[in-house]
Amino acid sequence: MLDERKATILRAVVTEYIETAQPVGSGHVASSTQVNVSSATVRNDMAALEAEGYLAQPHTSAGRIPTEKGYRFFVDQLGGPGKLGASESQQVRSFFSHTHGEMEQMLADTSRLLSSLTRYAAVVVGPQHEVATIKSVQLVSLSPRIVLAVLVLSSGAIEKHSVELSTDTEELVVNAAAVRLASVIVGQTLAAVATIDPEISLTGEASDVATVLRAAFVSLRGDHRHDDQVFIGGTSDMVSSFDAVRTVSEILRILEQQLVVVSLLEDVLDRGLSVAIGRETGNEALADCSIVVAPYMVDGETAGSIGVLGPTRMHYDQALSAVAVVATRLGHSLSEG
Amino acid sequence: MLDERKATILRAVVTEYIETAQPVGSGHVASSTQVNVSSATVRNDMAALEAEGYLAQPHTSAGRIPTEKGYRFFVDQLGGPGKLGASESQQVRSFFSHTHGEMEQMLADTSRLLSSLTRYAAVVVGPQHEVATIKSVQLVSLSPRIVLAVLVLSSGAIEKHSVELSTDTEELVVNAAAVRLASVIVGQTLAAVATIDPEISLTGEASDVATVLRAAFVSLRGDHRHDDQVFIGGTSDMVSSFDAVRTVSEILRILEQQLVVVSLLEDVLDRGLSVAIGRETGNEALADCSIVVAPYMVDGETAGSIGVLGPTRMHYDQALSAVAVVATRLGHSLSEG
DNA sequence: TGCTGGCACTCGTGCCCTTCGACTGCTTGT
DNA sequence: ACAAGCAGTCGAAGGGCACGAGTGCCAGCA
Repeated sequence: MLDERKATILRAVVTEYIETAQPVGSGHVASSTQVNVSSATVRNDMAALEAEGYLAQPHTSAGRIPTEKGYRFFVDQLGGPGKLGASESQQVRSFFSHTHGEMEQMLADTSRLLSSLTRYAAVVVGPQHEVATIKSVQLVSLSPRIVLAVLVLSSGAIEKHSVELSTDTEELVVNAAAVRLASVIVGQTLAAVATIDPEISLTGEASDVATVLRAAFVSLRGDHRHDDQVFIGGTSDMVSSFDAVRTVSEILRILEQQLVVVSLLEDVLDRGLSVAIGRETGNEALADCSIVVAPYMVDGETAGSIGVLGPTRMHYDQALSAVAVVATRLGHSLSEG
Repeated sequence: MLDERKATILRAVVTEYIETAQPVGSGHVASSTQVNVSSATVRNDMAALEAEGYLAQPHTSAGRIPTEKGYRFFVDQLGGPGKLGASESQQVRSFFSHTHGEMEQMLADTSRLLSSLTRYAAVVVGPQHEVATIKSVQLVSLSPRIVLAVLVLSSGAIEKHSVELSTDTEELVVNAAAVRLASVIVGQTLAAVATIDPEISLTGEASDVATVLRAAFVSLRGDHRHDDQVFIGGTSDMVSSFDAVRTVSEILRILEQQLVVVSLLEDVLDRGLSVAIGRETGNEALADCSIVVAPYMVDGETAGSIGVLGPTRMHYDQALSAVAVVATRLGHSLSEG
């Protein structure tokens, strides 16, 4: 659908604009690429590209800048991620060789790695708790009326719920409740636990133990909708790509609402490595932003996703490579552990 | 040291500048305050104030803006926090009446409350783990060679350490180790645990149990220097107070380094409610920022601190009131639980 | 002595104008 | 189908000018 030469010209405009943030004129394109045609010819093609919606001009006498459609074409024809630069891939290797143990810490560090690789904001979403099974449950008395329920999930994540009791309760009673609770919910998923009717597990228990169990079930059923772990890093780097404080403020507002961020990433999760450009993100406030996302696999299953958020004029090739490499390395690293 | 009238004039300049972000001229001051003197007199005093370092002028024919010393005087003579506006104090009341259980969640929400009250960035630092005693410890096998050590502290906080074993280990062995570990460290503080010599607690244990214990001790001794919980909210609000993206980027960089933020807050922790203006923060990148901090008390002891970070031209009275009120309310709320 | 009114002076800001140059679109020639 | 040239557009940059907000200083008045 697009002339070979037009494609080359469009490519040139996009790369140049990404580099300089300045509208690109026909002269530049003619002189600086492998298109051996005069600027006049380039002009004609650029006019056509504009008519087809790939380019736009800010004002009559200025050069052209890519539209979202232009970026989209550029990204599509890029065809998958390239290779990482030497120093970057060195950085990734060294990161994953030094990395150790604690998953939470590791995900946080990964977001820092990714933002340092790309100079954009990096988002790392941890594994969903919903699918993980409960490995262990424990009730700890913090004060006579407050008990902390601590769940350990098979993913290594921890979930805590504080349970408030209406009467002072002895530790012995709490411990009895803990044993009973464990026998009912260990091995289940969190989602399954939410559907359990507490009453059936209360038969044969002393009334004070039953009271504790009832309260615990209520607490466990409570909100664990947005307890995905989200790690965001490198916002300060990304900010430098924009020139209006207004814009920056809006973007930060989005990033602060972690729910929004998570849903952004998860929308594209089943598509593998993918890019959302400008309004494709589905969020008006991100009109000047693009997102590069990839899921990562742990033990053969999609666990979570990572991504970078930058300006629409981002270095897509670098971002794609970085996200792709880090996603696979992260997955491996989490699998073997 | 400062004339009554000079003080009034200085006050007027500061409030006006905070409001408008524009240099303030003698005319404005003379006409808009309760200083019933002519602009000429004001001019003389302003010249004196400049000579003494309270004011500065950007260029010869412009008005004056406050220096750090000027803000400092302004804040000092403010003498403690005022009362909160009606709608704000309503917001605080409703927040703390609806609040419930989970401390971590509550601290995060508090940072949102504080930023929404002040329109600046809010920082909430959770209680130090170092002083809390260990309420319970549990070892959970995630895989044959990976064990998760889960500590519950008296503060209600949870700490997890993953322990990697060099050989596959049965759950029975892990459980035995857990019992032994609990008998040694429950009731201690984390700091105390770090000083325990593992070997003395190994006597009489089977060698495989001893191996697990040794690994667990190493893991527990490991880094829990920066596991203070820090919650930062409202950066997007604060950003709007600045006009250079450059500045914004630097400030965000600081906020991303949570260690720096924590030390900023803790430096002033023993001083009670206090304010650091510009370079007083001790951080060059925060030259255009001020911080208002207060500790909060739980059960009669200083637990953590909260604060807001805004531009040097912040609304100090509102910020002081908000921080003061939220700190005490937060303390109460955490104490009764 | 302390405040005021007045005056000359400084300079940044906004405005208009021009120039400049980087573009474009179109038309014509090969 | 491409190249070359040309006229036209329009923003950015720069100079000149008037304006006005502000200042410092001085002389006069309570």
